[in-house]
Amino acid sequence: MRASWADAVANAESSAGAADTAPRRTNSYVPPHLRNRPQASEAPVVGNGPSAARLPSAYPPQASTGSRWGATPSRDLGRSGLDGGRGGGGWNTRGGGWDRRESEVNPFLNEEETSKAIFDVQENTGINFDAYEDIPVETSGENVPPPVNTFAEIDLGEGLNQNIKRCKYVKPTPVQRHAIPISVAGRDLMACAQTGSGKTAAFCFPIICGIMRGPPSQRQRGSRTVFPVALILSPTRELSIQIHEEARKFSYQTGVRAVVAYGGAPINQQLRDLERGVDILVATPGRLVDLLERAKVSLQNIRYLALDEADRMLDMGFEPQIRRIVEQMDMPPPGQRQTMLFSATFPKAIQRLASDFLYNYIFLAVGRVGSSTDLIVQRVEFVPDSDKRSYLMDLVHAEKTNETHGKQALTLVFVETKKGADSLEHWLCMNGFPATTIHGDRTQQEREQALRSFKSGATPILVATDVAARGLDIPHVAHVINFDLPNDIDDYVHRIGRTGRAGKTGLATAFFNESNISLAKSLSELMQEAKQEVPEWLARYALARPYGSGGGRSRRGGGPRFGGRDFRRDSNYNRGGGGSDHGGYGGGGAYGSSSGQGGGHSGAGFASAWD
DNA sequence: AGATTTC
Repeated sequence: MRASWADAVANAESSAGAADTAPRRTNSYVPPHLRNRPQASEAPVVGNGPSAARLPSAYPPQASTGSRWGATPSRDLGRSGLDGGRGGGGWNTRGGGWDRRESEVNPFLNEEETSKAIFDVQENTGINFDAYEDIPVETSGENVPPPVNTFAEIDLGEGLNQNIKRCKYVKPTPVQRHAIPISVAGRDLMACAQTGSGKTAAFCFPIICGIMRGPPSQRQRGSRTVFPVALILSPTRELSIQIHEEARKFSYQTGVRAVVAYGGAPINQQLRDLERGVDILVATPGRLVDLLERAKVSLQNIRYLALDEADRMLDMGFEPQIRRIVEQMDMPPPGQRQTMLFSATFPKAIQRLASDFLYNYIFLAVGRVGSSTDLIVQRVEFVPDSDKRSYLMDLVHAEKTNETHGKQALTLVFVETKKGADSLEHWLCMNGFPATTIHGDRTQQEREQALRSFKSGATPILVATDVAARGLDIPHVAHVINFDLPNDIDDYVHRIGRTGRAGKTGLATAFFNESNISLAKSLSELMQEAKQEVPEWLARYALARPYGSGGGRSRRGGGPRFGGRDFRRDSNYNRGGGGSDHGGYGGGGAYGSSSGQGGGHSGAGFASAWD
């Protein structure tokens, strides 16, 4: 019999009070930082003095205060991580040093009635969790904290929990179940999860939680420099805007402040926002470099670094800027900050690059790396360039009558070039189809207006370059059309991922012709993996071009069926004598062996579909 | 080659 979420919460809470003397808890993983927490009277001294703020080398705090810092890289992981899941004696939710919780009502106590309502609504409006069953999960790295089944299993803090409820998140998505415990335990993380599966929350929750637990943010008098403690970078302005909107929801009334900075918009407003205080800075790389050069922002207090679309950020076009920000400014080095890399795709070569930014990290793959979800119906049609517009006309005509929830279904059309986008938009409008366009030649105002107009349905067709390929969460996109296919299969994965989000289904149509032959093999393989019907002519192209891999960033070298792969597992990856970046926590068996995980985690009747 | 990323 399955226990409901509310039951589980109630159980966890009711036993928590007596748990001081109860060494064995079988149904909850206790993250290392929650064990043996100091008493509230042990006031944190960490980072409160200006000296601590000025000296990156003093960070992270030493052992006496380190346990206050829930999500800093914990030096004692090697020890306490080993008994994780066995429920060490230190479980102490109530007494442990989190003053603001003491007088407040436990947010989960009256969950019983409200959760039912949420569950009822969920099937219509929330994430369709059935869609994520049987998803393969792979983790590697040392002492991997086990996944949770509920948000309640992790002590994220009351303010954050309330916001999770306000967002109507009933239970964590698969990537959240695995990634959040890892990050809350202070570990670096490289996470791959399918498009639309909830990655933003997966890195925002641990950041917000860690900030709430940490010392108050520093303001240095006599200086207009600000010192954020978390930095979230993304490759496009609109994605940074979106992440900031999410982060603001999650941090509402928690005292944690998120600010966004991106190019193409007046810098003065952003400077004013920053000067009002910033804990979490969400930014695009260019504008951040500008702010750093003007000394408006210092990164010396950064404890959390998250790269969204991380493979893109470390791609040729961005890598120098990212290295500059992460390695050549005043940011604490790996091991003295916590680094989280997220994407749906992660080519091996980029993984190798990325390890420069990480310390003893855990690799997590939920679903196949670079795979699309099978919620998206993928079609490929052979369409010569000269016929594309007439084919497009057929498709948008069919879509015109497609409504869901009284909302006009939205169609997102990807093209290769900025000029091509303008031209196609114009042609669609001329032919009676309200369309708009988003690309890098438009002003930022125009770009944001286009996105708004598309989301609202005022112009239910959006013609876009790859600026809109990644990360943007646009509800009601029913159809993604690859009018021009990208050269890289990973870009294709991200593009079609604009539909079929949060467990909903979607449709993706691609126009394929001779100029896309290099994509044939990878596209054919991807469609097979996603259980899509591969046209016979495409399979022939794939066979004729067995080495074509879609643009040189291939991730499939005839590899295994389950493609969630940590490049460190490749035989040619040499761990290098005693490698300082991997040996840190000394000794201790791998967590994944049967000892820890089963013992600590399987008690309460949670049938775990993914473990 | 093209797309993204400051002024």
